[in-house]
This record gives sequence, C-alpha cells and structure tokens, in this order.
Amino acid sequence: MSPSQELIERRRHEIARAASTAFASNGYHATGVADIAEELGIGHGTFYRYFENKRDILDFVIGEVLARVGGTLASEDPSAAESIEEYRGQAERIGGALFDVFIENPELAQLFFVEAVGVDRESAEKVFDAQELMAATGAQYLRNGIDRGFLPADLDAISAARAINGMIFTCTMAVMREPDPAAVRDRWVEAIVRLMFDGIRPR
Amino acid sequence: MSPSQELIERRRHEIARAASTAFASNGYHATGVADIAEELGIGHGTFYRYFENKRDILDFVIGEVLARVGGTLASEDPSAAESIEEYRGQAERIGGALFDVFIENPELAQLFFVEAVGVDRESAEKVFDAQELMAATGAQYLRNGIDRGFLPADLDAISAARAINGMIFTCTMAVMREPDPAAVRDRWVEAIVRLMFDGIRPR
Amino acid sequence: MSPSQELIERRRHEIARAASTAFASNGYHATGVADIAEELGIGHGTFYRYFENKRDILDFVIGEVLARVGGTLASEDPSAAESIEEYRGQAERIGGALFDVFIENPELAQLFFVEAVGVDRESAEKVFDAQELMAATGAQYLRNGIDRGFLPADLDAISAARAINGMIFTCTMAVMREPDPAAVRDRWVEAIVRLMFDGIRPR
Amino acid sequence: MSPSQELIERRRHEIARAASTAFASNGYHATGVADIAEELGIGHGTFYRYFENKRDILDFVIGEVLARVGGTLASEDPSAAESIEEYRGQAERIGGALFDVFIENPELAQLFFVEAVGVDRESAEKVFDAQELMAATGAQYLRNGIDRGFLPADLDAISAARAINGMIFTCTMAVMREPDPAAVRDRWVEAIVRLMFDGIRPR
DNA sequence: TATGAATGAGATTTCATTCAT
DNA sequence: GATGAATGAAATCTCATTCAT
Repeated sequence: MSPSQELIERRRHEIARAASTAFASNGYHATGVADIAEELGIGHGTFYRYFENKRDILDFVIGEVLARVGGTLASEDPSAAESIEEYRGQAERIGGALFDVFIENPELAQLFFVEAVGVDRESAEKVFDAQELMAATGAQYLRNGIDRGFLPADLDAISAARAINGMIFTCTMAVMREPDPAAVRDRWVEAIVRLMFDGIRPR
Repeated sequence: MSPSQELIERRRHEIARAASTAFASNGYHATGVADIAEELGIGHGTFYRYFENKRDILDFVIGEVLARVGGTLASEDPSAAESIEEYRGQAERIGGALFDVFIENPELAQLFFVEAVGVDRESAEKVFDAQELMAATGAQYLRNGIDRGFLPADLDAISAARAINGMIFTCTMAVMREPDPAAVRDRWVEAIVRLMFDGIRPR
Repeated sequence: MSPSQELIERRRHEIARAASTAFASNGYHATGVADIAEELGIGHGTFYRYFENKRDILDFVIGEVLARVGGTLASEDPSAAESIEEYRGQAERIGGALFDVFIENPELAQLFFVEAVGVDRESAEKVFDAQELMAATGAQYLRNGIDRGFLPADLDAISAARAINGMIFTCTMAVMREPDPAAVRDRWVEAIVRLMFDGIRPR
Repeated sequence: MSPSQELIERRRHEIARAASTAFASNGYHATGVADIAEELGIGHGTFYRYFENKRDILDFVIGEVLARVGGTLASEDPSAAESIEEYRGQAERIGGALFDVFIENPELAQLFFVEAVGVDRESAEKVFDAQELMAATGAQYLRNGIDRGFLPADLDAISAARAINGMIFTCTMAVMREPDPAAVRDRWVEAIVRLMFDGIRPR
C-alpha cells in the first residue's frame, strides 16, 4: 500500500471513529457532517475527501460494527467441541468476549442496537442479514453437538441458534444500560449460559 | 368525557393510525407531517390541532405499541400456575399471543423493533424502560415457580426473565421477516418454549 | 380553472418575471434562488412551492421566450402573399414586430441570445431546435413565393430561410446594444429587408 | 523571449487546449479546474501557476477563438477587389475558410457560439465587441465596392456587413449541428453568397 | 374548526483557491 | 517548480411549524 493510500486509510478511520462517537451519542439524524468535522478540528469539506456522503460513512461504520460482532461470534471453532463441557466452555468464552467488546467500546452497542437498525430500511436490512448470518454460525456449533451426540438429535438447530443469539444480544443491551457493566458481566454470562444449556426446569 | 372530547380522541386515533402505517412503511424521518395528513385527506395544518408536533405523535404511537405488547405479556396471572406444566402452558399461550399481535399488525413490529428504538435517544429509552418492565413481569412468573417449588431455588429470576424476553423478541422479529409468518408461528413457539424450559442439554 | 389554480398560475408568472429579470441582468449561474425570492419579497422556501427546482424555472422562462419569438415569426400567414410586394410587406412587418418584442422587453433578448444558449447543453439544444423550427417556418414563406412564381424556382428555401433568420437575430442583438434601440429600428428593418430581397449587387 | 518564458508559454497553451476541449464538451460551469488538470495529468495546484484563476483561462481561450475567427474574416485584402466578380470570389473564399476553421476544430464552434456568450456578462461583451469589429471589417470590403462603383452607392455598409456576418455565423452553427458538416459545406457557402449578392428577388 | 400558503432554519454538498511540503 | 490536502463560502433544497383566512 502506497504511503498516500495508507494516509487516506488512517484518515478514514479517524473520521469514522469521530462519526461513531457522534452517531452513538446524538443519533445519526441529529449529527451533521459539520459536527463530525468539528469534533476532529477539520473543515467539513475535508470530510468529503474521504467519504462520498453522509450515508457512506454510516455504511462504513455499520460495516465495522457488524464485522466486529460477527468476528467475535466466530472466534471459536464451531466443530471443535467434543463434549458438552467443552461446548459450554466455548459458549462462556464467546458470550464473555461479546460482552467485552461492548464494554470496551460502549458506542458500538449504541450503533449496533440502535443506529444501525433505526436510520433507514437499508441499514436495518444489513443488521437483520447479519443476524441471520450469526444465527447460521450459531447453528454450526449446535449441529456439531448433535453430530457428536452430546446434543439432542431433535434439536431445531437454526431456531435454537437464533433464540440463543437473541438472548445474548438483548442481555448485552441490558448490561450496557447498567451503571457499571463490567461488574455484572460474569453474572450475566453465567445466567445466559445456564438458561441456554439447562433451561429453567429443574434437573 | 364530553362529546367534543370524545370526538377529539377519535380524531387523534385516526391520525395515529395513519402515522403508524406511514412510520412503519417509510420510517419516521422519511415521513412528513404532510404525508400523514394526505393519507387521511385532511389539511396538514389540522394535524397540529390534535398533536403538539411531529415528535408528539411518535410518543403517542410508541405508547400504544408498548401498551399493546406489555399487555400481552401480562395477559396471564403471574401467580396462577401451580405446577410446571401449568406454567409451560402459560408460556406457550403468552408466546403465541405475542406472535399473533405482530402477525395481525405487522406495522407494530416495525414500530416496536425499529422506529421506536431508532428515532432518538428519548424514544429508545422508552423502549428500554418498557423492556425492563416486561422483564419484571416475566420475573414474577418465575418467582411464582420458585416459591411454589417447581422451579429451582437458585434461578436468577430477573436475568432469566430478561434472557427469555430477549429470545422471544428476537425470534418474533425473525418470524416477521419470513414470507408467511403465520405458517411458522407454532414451530417457533415450540422452539422457544423448549429452550426456555429444557435448555439444549439432553435430559 | 379553480381559483386556487389560478392563484398558483399567477404566482408562477410573478416568480417567472422576477427570475427573467434576474437571469437577464446577472446570468443564470450568478442568480441564486434566494435572489429571486428577495426580489419578490418572499421567503426562498416559497419558490419551491411553485417550481420544482432552479432548473425548472429556467425551462419555464426559456419556454416563454421561445414561444414569444416563435409566435412573432408565425404572426403572418406564410401562404398569404400573392406578389413579391406583398411578401416584402410581410417581411417588414415580421422583422419590425420581432424588433418590437425585444425593444419592449429587453430582458428577453438577453434570455434568448445569451442565457438560453449558455446555461447548459440541454437549454442550448432547446434554442437550436427552436431555431430549426423557425427556419422551417421561414421556408414556408419562401416556398409560397416559389410556388406562386414570384421567387426564383432554384432558391434553396431552407438554407435561405436559415440565413435570413440569422441576419435578423444577429441584427436584433446588435440593435439591442445600441443606446436607443427604438431610434434605429426602422433603419435596420430596411437594411435587412433590402439585403434579403435585393442582395448587395446593383440591379 | 527567455527560454523559461517560452516554457511557460508552451505550458499555458497546453492547459488552454485541455480547457478548450473540456469547456466545449461539458460547459464552463460544469468543468472543474481539477478536470482540466486531470486531462493533462498534472496536479490541479499547478494550474494556478499558469493562470490566475478559472476565469482567467476562459478569457485566454475566448481570446484565442476570437483571434482565430477574426483572422479568417480578415484573411483577404478588403480593398483588393476591382470588380464584383472578384469580390464574390473573396466572399466565397472567406465563407469557406470560416466553415473550414470550425469543421476542423468543432470545439471552437461550441466555444464561440455558446460558452463565450453564456458564461457571464463580461465574456459575452467580448464576443459582441468582436462581432462589431468583424462587422467593421466586413464594411471595409463593402465600401471598397461602393468606392470602386461595383456596389450601389446607397448601400448601408455597416448594417449590411453586420447582417451578412449574422447570416454566416448562424449558418455556421447550423452546419456544425449536421451529422457531416464537411459534406454540406459547399452548398451552404453557395446559398449564403447567393443571398448576399443577389437577394431572393428574381433578376 | 380546518386549511394550506408562507416561512426560514438548517442540512448536505461542491469546488475554486491556498499553501505547506 | 509541482503537488494535492485542506478549506469554507456559498448554493440548493426540505419540511416542521405558524397563522391569516
């Protein structure tokens, strides 16, 4: 990559970071291009040297968030677990990692759960598509368990995966609204994983 | 209520219905006050005789949606179930009822999951508060089970309730994206209830 | 026409008149929508209630000018003249009428000769098309004379018509640059008609 | 001229050529300084080392066009013709030469007839001044004929010259819009010269 | 009470020009 | 001398809201 291209890439990320912060704290529609520029101390015309238009940066930012979240979901090997204990370990690590992503970058939560969904049909569609992809990833883990015999053969893998993801995402959002998300992280991971594996019915 | 107040109330609901449809199909920001008025065949100045401003009607519409969804969650008596079988029955009915609400009024799904969350901080906050309320309601059912001994004493009721709601909502959204939501309703209710009660671990 | 439609039509013409003046004296590109609005003492948002966008009003104004000029060219009956004297009378009247149009509305000259041609390809094309049409009209007069035998049978009607129009238009433009166009009107009409009928060669 | 001045002059002409092409095919306003620079493969900052500003290059380009056209009009000796036949020969050569200039450089037609006139008051003024000059040149030819007795003594030389130029220019523009201008060149020269010398009235 | 004409704040976007490298 | 990153003035256009009728 040529040095100028690298510079451009760096600039784009700087602007994207400022935009993320602004979108997350004020909302996409309430954020003007001028606000983003001001946050960076640059002229607002400069913005347009790096992004086509305002919508362009939203796409960029959403793309980054989805990649980040999706990457976390796929951070383990879906076919690695050989026993239910190993899989439970994977689930705990994935859940924890996801919480950590959002705890470390709280604005990502806002972007992922709110802005990306709410700006317009197109951006919402992206999120929904990503959720479907992530459900498919989750289903791979489950099918591995079914194939290896440590999960019930009649488990509806894709539905269950989606439901599990739903739990995780919703709880993440709830956690992020706590005054000190990091403090409650482990309790939530535990609660989710327990519900996921054991349900509420006594064993 | 005086007859004129009643008339006003009827008008407000007419306008709210038109606004719901418009917001749901085009998004809040892309919907103009004039669009809503046109849909009703009234002058757009008239709108302001029934609602303070554009934001005002969003609040109204969101309030209606939340009441509708919340009402469904609370449609059973949280302390009625005397056995786990009875509670499972309640859960199935509640889940099914929720699906039905959205299946019958698809625009409510859009409003609940997308518009209400995405317009601005304040409206999102309302949804999150409502979710907390619904989690509290869900926790009542669980505590009833714990108190009566048919659910484990160490169940983290509030966390579990939130996770369960998360499953339900996320899956509802997924169902609404299907070509024929009604056709898959039962399979999803079954999948969710099973995960909720039994988890994925074989018994 | 309903009274409101009539109002709209009146408003459009008011705005068009202001725009004509502004375009003629400052040029299309140097004229902002706000300038037009200010000239009328209205808010610039009001402009957009009557015209789609800035380009729209240019089209409107050009259309009016072309109609006006074209109408003058066609103000006589192309097949009426039975002798060369009668045709010469027609030519004098048409030329004079055209001069009068521009003398009475000097901004039309600017619009016709300058703005309409210079703004962009599309508007220029309109003018060129109109000129072709006007050449066709002129050719009708000539063919009438050829058919009736008072003009030479080997006259290239369409080329001659275009050349004659060219003389007229160019001279009109020259006249409009004079300090007192009205004063020189007759001399020019005479000069053009003489050249047109007799050429420069002595008879 | 010092070698560096010569270099500068060469550069200016390169840039002017690129600008001419760009202005002619896209219009002055739609052409950015960056477009011109890009066409030349130079940085657009470099442009400003050779021309004051965007307007400056328009003046330069217009100046070149006007010189080119004016030069053609003056390519014969206005006092050379001793008979009407000789003058007719001059007229044919001048008309043909003018057509050839534009046929060989179609972008000059666009610049001369459209851009130079339409960009703003100042540039239009230049064209009109040039037309007056060219009318004066034309009048010299006519006065020569009057003086020598082969043109009528009562010919209004300056008006006739302007009218003749008008014919020529308008027809040139019409010719340039033809699919194959070169093919119709002779017919048009013939038509114009005939009208100019003989008028339309039969002899 | 209903209307819709009028308004102008405010947002996005372009691009000629400057100037540090 | 050449470059192109940065700039911000300026222009277009939208639409929530007001208010005279």
